[in-house]
Amino acid sequence: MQQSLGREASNAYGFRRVSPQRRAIADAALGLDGAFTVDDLTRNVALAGQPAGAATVYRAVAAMEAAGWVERVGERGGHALFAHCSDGHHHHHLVCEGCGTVRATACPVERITQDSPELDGFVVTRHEVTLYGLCPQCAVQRADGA
Amino acid sequence: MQQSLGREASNAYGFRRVSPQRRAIADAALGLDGAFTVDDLTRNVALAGQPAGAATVYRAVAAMEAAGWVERVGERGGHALFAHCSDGHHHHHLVCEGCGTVRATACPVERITQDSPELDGFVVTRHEVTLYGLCPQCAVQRADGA
DNA sequence: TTTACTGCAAATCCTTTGCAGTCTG
DNA sequence: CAGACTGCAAAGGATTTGCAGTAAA
Repeated sequence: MQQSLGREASNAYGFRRVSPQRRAIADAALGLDGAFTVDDLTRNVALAGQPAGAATVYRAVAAMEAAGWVERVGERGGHALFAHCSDGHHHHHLVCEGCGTVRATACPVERITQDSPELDGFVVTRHEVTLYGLCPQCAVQRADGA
Repeated sequence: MQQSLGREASNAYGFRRVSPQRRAIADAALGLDGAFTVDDLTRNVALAGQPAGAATVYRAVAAMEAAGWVERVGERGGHALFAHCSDGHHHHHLVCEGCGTVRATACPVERITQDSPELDGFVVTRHEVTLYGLCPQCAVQRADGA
């Protein structure tokens, strides 16, 4: 596992200095195995007994995003949605619209951004992909008419 | 063709009543074969001689989106990006980072959201994809060292 | 005539930024 | 100590909404 961070004394999470707030924020981000908004994080750290101001959370998230620990994966009701990136390799996210859980998945685009005849000369250098749907549990519940 | 709209007298574009502004807005949306922001639309209709207020454009876009004539395809510099849906078929956009041109392309995700073992039970119901890169012209220019 | 659409301005809302103080390294 | 981080409050910027007037059907 490339990401045992979180308990190390310093420079973890991509921060230069680790304050209690940032530790709580990072832990919340790593803990919430789904996608989260800045608001979720703010609420979470408050519940964890280490409240942090909105600006602080935004700044911490920006730092983690810059460091590659989290990634913006879309939005939910006007709020930016982030997700914790399990490791450095290129991947995308499966966002369950039932329970909000987010799972990583291999990049489905790489396979076709190289040779697609439709691209017709267009050189793809970057892409954004987010898949929404239902995780197995939610899919079953829905099928059951829950 | 499912979308000969635009010249019909009324109820076209998904509007209940067609004002000059809305006609201009819809024409601009259909005309810009790439993606556009509300701002692009506003500027465009003004140039076309039929200026419309921001609120009007937002409302018109919302109406067109509700009617399925346009679709939100992402964002560009903090502005929501929309694209005219040429017809009912599913597609995505190629955004050239050289000249800003946007082209539609067949959905590259469909091929793998059906049978991917990585999905492992996750049912993909919706996805957002935007490919960024260089269109043929820009790619050539860059190769030339332009 | 009915009521959808317009436009301005005010209001929202998420996110960013300025600043002075605090705390990590 | 140096300078990163915090928090408050104000700023910023896109989008929405209220309302009275205009015009499409």
